[in-house]
Amino acid sequence: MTRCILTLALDTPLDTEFDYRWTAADPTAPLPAVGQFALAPFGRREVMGLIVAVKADSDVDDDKLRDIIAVRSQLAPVSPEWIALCRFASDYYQRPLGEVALPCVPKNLRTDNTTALERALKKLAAAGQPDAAAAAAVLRPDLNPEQLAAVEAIADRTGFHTHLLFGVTGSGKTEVYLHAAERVIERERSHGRAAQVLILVPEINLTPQLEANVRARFPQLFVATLHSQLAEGERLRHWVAAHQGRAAIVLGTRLAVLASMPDLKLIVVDEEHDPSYKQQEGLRYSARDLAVWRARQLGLPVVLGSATPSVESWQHAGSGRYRKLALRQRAAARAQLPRVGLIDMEVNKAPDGLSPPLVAAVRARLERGEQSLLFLNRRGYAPVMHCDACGWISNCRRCTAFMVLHKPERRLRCHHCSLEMRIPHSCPTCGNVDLQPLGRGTQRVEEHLQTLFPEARVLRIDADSTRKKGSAQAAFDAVHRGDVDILLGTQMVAKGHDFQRLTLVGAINPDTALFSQDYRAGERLFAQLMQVAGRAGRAGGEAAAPPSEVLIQTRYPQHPLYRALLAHDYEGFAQATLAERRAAGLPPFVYQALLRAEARELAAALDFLQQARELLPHEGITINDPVPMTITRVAGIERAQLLLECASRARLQAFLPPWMQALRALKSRLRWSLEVDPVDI
DNA sequence: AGCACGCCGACT
DNA sequence: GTCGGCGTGCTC
Repeated sequence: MTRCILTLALDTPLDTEFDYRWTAADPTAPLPAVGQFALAPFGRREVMGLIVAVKADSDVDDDKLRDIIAVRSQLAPVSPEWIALCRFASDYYQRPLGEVALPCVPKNLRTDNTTALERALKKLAAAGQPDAAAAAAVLRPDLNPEQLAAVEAIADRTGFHTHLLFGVTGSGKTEVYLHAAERVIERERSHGRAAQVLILVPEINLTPQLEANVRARFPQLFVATLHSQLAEGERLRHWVAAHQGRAAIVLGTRLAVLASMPDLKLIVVDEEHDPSYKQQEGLRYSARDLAVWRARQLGLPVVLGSATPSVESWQHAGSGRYRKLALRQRAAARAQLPRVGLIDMEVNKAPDGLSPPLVAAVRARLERGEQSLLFLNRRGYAPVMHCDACGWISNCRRCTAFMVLHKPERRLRCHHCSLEMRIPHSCPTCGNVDLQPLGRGTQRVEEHLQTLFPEARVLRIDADSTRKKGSAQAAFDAVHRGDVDILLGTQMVAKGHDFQRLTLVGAINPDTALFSQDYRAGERLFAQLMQVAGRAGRAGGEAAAPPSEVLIQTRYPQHPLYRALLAHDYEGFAQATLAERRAAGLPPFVYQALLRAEARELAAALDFLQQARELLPHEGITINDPVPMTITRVAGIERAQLLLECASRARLQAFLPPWMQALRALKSRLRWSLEVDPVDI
């Protein structure tokens, strides 16, 4: 047969698949196969689609059918399992299949121009088959008994198991991943089979050390990296290497969970609690949850590693659904836990945000030639400007938010809609020329530190100071070289980097997260403080050196979160958090979905949600009142949401498809979207 | 989502 | 007279 119909899944929000006519250029050409990619005309554009069916004829009228432009026959089809994974994500998150399957495929594959693809293919073929045996020649650190037990539990058994690898910073989780990967690869090899390992990390540019470790450990293997910042050519080459099974290791961010890997044998999710595993726009998937699903589908082990696991994972470990592998010993002898201290801000008045004990601790580091890291999760100079005379505050005119003062740039900036203006020289309502900055951001603390320690080299790292590409890396390099005495930053400084000369970590104002509307804020704060504390604690070098110090400024020194932190007691914190969640009927004891609506008028959004609420019977599912979002207006658009809760995931999942269909049938002109397992409510 | 077509206001 | 505002409608 030289002609047939191909059904394509396309990257559009339309919930349909599209049929096309295919005719062979020459009669000996093989028929296209399900799992191959094909270029097709779509409206006025040409788009790449995934072939999900090959059939003799179509239900669509013949005059509507158009011709396929080209099939990417250079590439083997993706596996049926890969399509099934995408289909699962499509069903679970209520988005069309094409929106799942296509975005993770490199753009160069998605145009009519095949030169980039052919170049990639040639380059890979020239590299030849990598030599797995050579990996064994590389020296590696010995494992302690706990690590060894973990490696054996992960690698020496077949079938699907989810392992929660629980170990504080410095307990050697990375060694466990690498040894497990090595064992799995060698075991498969000894049976004459190929093996691939997928390692997911939260943000690849913030964890260069793990990438360096992996490459150093497997110098003879193709280590493919997949993340959004990769240049197009590299991205294509690495995607193809994974797809062909040439890349034995694929290291990537959340999008890599959808890499095509025909010989996948082990999945690792590092820092599994990290919020960046959750995609926050478009298809709002959780890469961690998909990793577990993929492992189960393929009957593989999956390792979720963290010093502060998500309470969802902790709950599963407690119930026996996940196997808990604890690393309680510090793997490196010099790695001591830092001493955590609280600074009571009721007693220690600090008009400039830095209390006398914290200032003294920084000064002591300066005198000893050691480094300090100060953590403040608020960028800018001050979160708001205020007029003492009339009470005016710097509200954004497009958002329900303040304009933040950015002093070096001499501007007010809204962090939600990026509206900017020059700092007004006088109050817009009463003309008072003495406008006051209220509160403190990193820029203001930086200024204050420079006054306090004029001789010290202070470096600020936040989204503003690292706008330029590569500037974040340059900043971290400066800290590693010892060119910085005091490092000041937002959560950007919390991840990945271990600074050898760093012996003090100070949290300037963590209390704001304690009473947040978001019930996960506490969990995030705990993880963040543990993580930022982990940046120190490895310094000193000699075992005799005094432990590093973590100082937390708080007005609530008795708060259970801080008490748990003092005792390095994640388990106690997780237990208490789970008890609260159970009592309050929150995840993981209930499953949620969130319908959001946006409109010019808030009433329109609320009306739509109210309609949605009454659309279908929903026995066993609680649909709450529609409510405006915390930041109701962003860029002039009013936003509201409707929360669905259900004790049964299956029941909620069964309700969503007919509900979505009914919602679409409303043909409402406003924008709306559904999020399954929402993270911030 | 794109990207058209389509019908009413201020400008080279 | 046209450029362009975004309402509505379609994409095999």
